[in-house]
Amino acid sequence: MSRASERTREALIEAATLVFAEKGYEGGSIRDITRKAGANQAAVTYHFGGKEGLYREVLRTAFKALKESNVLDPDNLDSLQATEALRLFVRQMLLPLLKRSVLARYIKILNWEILQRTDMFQDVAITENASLLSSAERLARRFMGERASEEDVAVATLWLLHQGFIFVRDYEYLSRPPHNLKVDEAFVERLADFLTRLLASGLTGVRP
Amino acid sequence: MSRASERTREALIEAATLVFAEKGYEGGSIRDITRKAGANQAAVTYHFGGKEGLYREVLRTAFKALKESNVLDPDNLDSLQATEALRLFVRQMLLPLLKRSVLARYIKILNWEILQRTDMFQDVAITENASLLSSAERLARRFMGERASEEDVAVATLWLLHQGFIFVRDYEYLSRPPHNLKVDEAFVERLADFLTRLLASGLTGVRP
DNA sequence: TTGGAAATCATACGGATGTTTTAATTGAGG
DNA sequence: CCTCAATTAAAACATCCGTATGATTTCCAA
Repeated sequence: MSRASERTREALIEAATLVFAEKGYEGGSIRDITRKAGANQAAVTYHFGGKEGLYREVLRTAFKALKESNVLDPDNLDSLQATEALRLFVRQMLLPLLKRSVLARYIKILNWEILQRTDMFQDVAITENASLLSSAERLARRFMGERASEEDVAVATLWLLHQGFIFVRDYEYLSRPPHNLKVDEAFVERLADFLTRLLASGLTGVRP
Repeated sequence: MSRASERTREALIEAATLVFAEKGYEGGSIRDITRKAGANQAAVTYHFGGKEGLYREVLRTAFKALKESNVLDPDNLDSLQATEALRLFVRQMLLPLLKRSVLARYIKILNWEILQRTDMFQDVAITENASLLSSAERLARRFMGERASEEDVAVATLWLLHQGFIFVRDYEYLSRPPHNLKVDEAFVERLADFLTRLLASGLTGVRP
């Protein structure tokens, strides 16, 4: 594989990350991606076997990056005080609100997967051992205590996973009338705080 | 308008309700709908002026039915004790988990609108005076008290709206390994209970 | 019974999508 | 320098979509 070939390969992945983050898997088109990457349509089939293969590669990259970012690493979260870990988790999920981070795009893709799960996601999530889920589950367990039933933990985990995504998806709704919220760093900080207290109180409060 | 004509019109609306509930507005195709309704493709344009018109009619029907069922009626919720109102709200939003009810399909469509808001939804929501949002906002306010800031209320309202939808969307995820939850009436009842306590505790707990 | 509007029908249209084909170009090893 | 496989390129292909068209049938009032 030559240098130039490697370059188009990476350009495709980068462009695809952008497009898939913005429009989701189904909504993102090959034509759009290849135009952004300055590559030919056929290059996708050639390098990745098709749209699915390209997306799979994007997912792989995303999981790897999130894992290496350490923020969502379950062991890392375990070492923190429960509420602090929860706050970190929440803040990470709110990152796309501030568009700067590279990770934001990956989390946006994960959010799309919450909307409409693809087959590829299941595969990659298993092979790459997505720590997101296990982080959420461990967090839920810590707040709910040992005596919580498996059903309750499953429900709470699923619940926890969605809490950040809500605001990422609807941040435009918040920033328009009638709410007119200014979505800046200060807001995200306040929101993370708000959510952390809300979630912590919600998770611990459910015990009879 | 003849009797037979009325029948195809209603068959189209019914089929469209089914399809849109399952695949959303964009994902639901005219060909699929007309096949299910036993009607011709052109019938959609003839009776409703196009896909948008058909969807608008489905939304109108949905809002009317939900209103009559008291789920979206804020005044009705106001007349109940706060936690009871919250429980009712939550239970109705979980309806799609039990496939029996007709309302279940309508709520599924509302859930799609949470994911990807259509222009039609805005229009119909206003003209039909559908107050899902205002129901949620009033609920949030009751739990958070008078001293909560507008920002907090806006955030909490948006948050509340999503709580039921999470589980409807990931129904399949819960019922498959590793969780294997049996999603029956008893489960929905437990889930509604769980969520109600969780939300109530979360919403009240945020006050400093 | 019949004329004309209402309703249905099969089918075509224009545009989008992902994929395939076939030819040209590139670039490294002999 | 030449060769040949790897890579890129442009265009065609097959399939979906929502809509439009024009012919045909159905229906009801005159």
